[in-house]
Amino acid sequence: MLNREYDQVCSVARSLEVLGERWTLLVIRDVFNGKRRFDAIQRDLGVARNVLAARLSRLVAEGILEKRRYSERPTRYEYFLTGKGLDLWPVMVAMMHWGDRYLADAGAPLVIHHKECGGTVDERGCCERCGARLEARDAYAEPGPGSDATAPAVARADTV
Amino acid sequence: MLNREYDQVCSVARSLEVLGERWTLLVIRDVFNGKRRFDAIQRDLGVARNVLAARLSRLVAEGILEKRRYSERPTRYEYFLTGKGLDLWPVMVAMMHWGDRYLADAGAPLVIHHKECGGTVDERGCCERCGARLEARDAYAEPGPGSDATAPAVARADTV
DNA sequence: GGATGTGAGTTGCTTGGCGAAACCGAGCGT
DNA sequence: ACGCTCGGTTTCGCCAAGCAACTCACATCC
Repeated sequence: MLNREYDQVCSVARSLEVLGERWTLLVIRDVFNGKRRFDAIQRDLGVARNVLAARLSRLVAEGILEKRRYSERPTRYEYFLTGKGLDLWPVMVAMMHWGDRYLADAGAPLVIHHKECGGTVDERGCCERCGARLEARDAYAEPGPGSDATAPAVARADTV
Repeated sequence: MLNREYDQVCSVARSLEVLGERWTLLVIRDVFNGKRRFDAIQRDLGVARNVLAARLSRLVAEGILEKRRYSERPTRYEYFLTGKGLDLWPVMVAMMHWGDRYLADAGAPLVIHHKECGGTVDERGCCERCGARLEARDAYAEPGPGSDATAPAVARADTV
């Protein structure tokens, strides 16, 4: 039989069963950044449409994303993060900072700020100005020094 | 042409170019847990040997792992985390905690402790007893309530 | 009213990454 | 001399992912 799952008694392995497929974490990142619609995500990532459809429905089935209708006729949907999805924020922040540090020669493409005081957020998800321990809802992202000048600004609407 | 890279101006995407292939993060987790040799990792993960060889050499090329000879004749190697690799600790901790919370019905398979005070480590990599902000070197792992009873204990030697 | 556009997918063909298992070579134990 | 271990490489076949085209339901432009 083929060994498709990791099949390990380990929370990293179990997380990767859900999050580890190609594109999955980037889809979640896009939703964190306010991209909620199929076409917006597809254009942003350049992922094949069938693969995006598969990832989205898997994430909905896993309770990480939630589909909400925003238009009755024609029927159109948006994807939102659930509580389970929002709790991936520390994972995203940690990966982002690692990439900023080791792979972003031109500086961080995106900088995360604390909504309340405007301070930047460190790799542990804490505010560097006021020291508060933040959650996804307490923060917003802005283009940083390493951002692509031609890139559209990050959608700023709340992730929830 | 095939779209093999994510090709995005984003630190999460760039990190995933390096870390996002199947097995890569689990190889790193194993090295964090003191498994440093080809056969030990291969047995633990059940990954195909050719794939493991490819992942290890990629990680060495990226400067995340470092190959050290531990036997002259026959020539044998061990893999260690570099500073760049050790800095992935917050990522591993965050993923582990998310998996513990949402995917570990029987409790956490592994619990991370602060070496100095023995307190447990939270999802931000901070000590829950003394509040210290920890690095990979300050912590060790132990089997938790959800561990497989038959599992061998985690190798305790330092990761560096 | 015909052409064009958009949102949200599905279908079908193709390709290359991954899995399985065999093989290899240097040295070690007996 | 024979097998065993460690650290891989080789070979081969399958399936997940890529690409492009198609669908369906509406909306808008001319």
